[in-house]
Amino acid sequence: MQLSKIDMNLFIVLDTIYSERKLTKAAEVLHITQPAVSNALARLRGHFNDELFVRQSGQMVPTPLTENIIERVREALASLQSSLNEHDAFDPQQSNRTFRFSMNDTSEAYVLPRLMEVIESEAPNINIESYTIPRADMVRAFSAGELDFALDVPIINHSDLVNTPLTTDRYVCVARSEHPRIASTLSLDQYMSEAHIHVSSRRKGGGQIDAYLGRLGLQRNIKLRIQHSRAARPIVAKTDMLLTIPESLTRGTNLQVLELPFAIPMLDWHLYWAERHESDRAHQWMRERIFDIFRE
DNA sequence: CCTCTTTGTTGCAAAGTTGG
DNA sequence: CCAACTTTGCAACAAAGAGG
Repeated sequence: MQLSKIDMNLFIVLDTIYSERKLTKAAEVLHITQPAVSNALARLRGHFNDELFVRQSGQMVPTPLTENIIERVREALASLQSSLNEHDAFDPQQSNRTFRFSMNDTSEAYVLPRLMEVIESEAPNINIESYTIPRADMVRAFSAGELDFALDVPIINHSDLVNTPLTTDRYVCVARSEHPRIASTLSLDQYMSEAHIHVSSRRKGGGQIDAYLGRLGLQRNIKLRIQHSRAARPIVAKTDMLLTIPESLTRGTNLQVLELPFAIPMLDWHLYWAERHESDRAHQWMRERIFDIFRE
């Protein structure tokens, strides 16, 4: 049986008869005449090839088949109803939605403490899931509905995705304060002769820095490749290795923060979401909360 | 592309049927 | 016998097809 072959209103009638147990009462609730309900029931009986309700001591009692399907029918109706409400309102106090984010460790560390604080007070039943989705898989994940938001640099271009800038950061280099060869300034020669830590969630491939140096015909010595920038800082503190990271990540450390000896474009962080969620009130609410965090 | 016809669906009122 | 459900016939309507 194809869904297109059945009048969806019949499911509403089924649900109402189930609730009221009387066709006359169901008709009143539905604002149609009793024969219309009877007719609808007849059509439902045809579709399901089952009596669905049998008369028993003045009541229309559901058959086992009706009992088997009623819960799914009601869930489906509720789901359809909520899709209609999508444009109407979103009550953060009531919502029990789950929002899924793709973030790296840096954005998690920056966004989640502030976001969860807001959620705890304004939207107690909302859940958050965060995991890193590779860029190559991002568009697919959005269109499959596996993802609500992603935080990334403006590198993904697709007509199904919307993105907006959140913040701008600049790269700096950090070294330990007792570094034997570096103090307060950094020359290109020094930068190129020291060993580096490269942070990337990928297994291989350079970052923005390496791409830029490559254009100058240079290649730095990457001695350590790790996934998380927060893990890199203690390593810098104990070794002579250099680490090139966004300036915002250097706060609260007692490392030397050095200007890079070359000009490199600013690091822009963007928030991505699927075009079809543009007018979703829940999404709009969440976007505003994230924008708030970056306005601070 | 427009108009007319055909066909099928829906809901109504009224009449018929059924169970207690 | 009454209340409640079912059936019947009708009118309105929409969609699809036919014809100019």
